[in-house]
Amino acid sequence: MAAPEDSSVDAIAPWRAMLIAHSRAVRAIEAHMTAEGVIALTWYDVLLELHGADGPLQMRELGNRVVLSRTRVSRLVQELEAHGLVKRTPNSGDGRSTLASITAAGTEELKKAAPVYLAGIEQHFTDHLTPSQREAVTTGLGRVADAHGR
Amino acid sequence: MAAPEDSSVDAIAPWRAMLIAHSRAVRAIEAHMTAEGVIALTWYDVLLELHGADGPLQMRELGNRVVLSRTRVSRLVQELEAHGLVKRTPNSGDGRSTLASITAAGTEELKKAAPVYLAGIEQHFTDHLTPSQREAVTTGLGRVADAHGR
DNA sequence: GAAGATTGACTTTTCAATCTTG
DNA sequence: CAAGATTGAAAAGTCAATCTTC
Repeated sequence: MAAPEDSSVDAIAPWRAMLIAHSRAVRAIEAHMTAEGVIALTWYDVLLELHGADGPLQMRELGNRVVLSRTRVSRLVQELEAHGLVKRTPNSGDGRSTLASITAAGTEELKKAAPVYLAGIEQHFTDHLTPSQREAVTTGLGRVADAHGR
Repeated sequence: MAAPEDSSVDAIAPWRAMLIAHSRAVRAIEAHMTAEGVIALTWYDVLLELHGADGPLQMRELGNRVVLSRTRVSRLVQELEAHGLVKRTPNSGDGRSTLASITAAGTEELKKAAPVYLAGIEQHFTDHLTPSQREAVTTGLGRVADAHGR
């Protein structure tokens, strides 16, 4: 427990807060989504990126946008394709890469899940923050994220 | 789906920022610790709680303090015990429960890891936040964590 | 030979059943 | 039968090859 009241506590406090808040909020939101019978969080994230992109996305690029490793994306997209929510097509410009795009069924599922996901985020996360805290979290943690480039 | 620039974006922005910052910072800190040859993050967290507690801790209580499930704690403590860093003893007061406490070797490892961990947090996380952002993250995300009781 | 992607073997984590004591 | 803890089976995720194309 880091010797009480020394300066390092100040560096640890925001970190611990994030660790715990993240873990609990993610759990709560996932449970919420499962209970409402919509797709899981990981699926949602992938579909959201594919939907937001203006066209098919290379696997590598998709991996960069979502918080997942390249291998994981590969597996996830396979799974999503098996469920008909995503389509994979060879890249005519570069034979090495694969392009992924969302299908109509995928968009359907995404639309069904979106309000549940949004409500979950608000209820389990954002609602507990004051407007100035939202701002600070967004810009501060945004800076942390950017610092790790990618 | 969250058409750009509507009010729901404000709810999502801090959430996305946390998701990405968390993922990248955890990865960076773990890599840092591995590179320096000290124990892993999960081990560290468990040892830290046991060290901070004023006496042996019930598995259930330990699970509550660390961000891990009860099953996970069970496995982790077994592993730590096998490495001699933690000791498990039956609870004389309640035959159902097990008590865990840190050993001298565990304290040793904890002390070796602490400066590396602290440096990692500062370098990969806290240093990117302004003082007021640290404060906002700590209290804001602290409120999120508390809201999910446990 | 390097980049993009996938696969197989492995580790980590969870879920549901189980065992034991209250 | 409820609470605490553990275990076995399964799922999720990662790492090191591998394959193909540039």
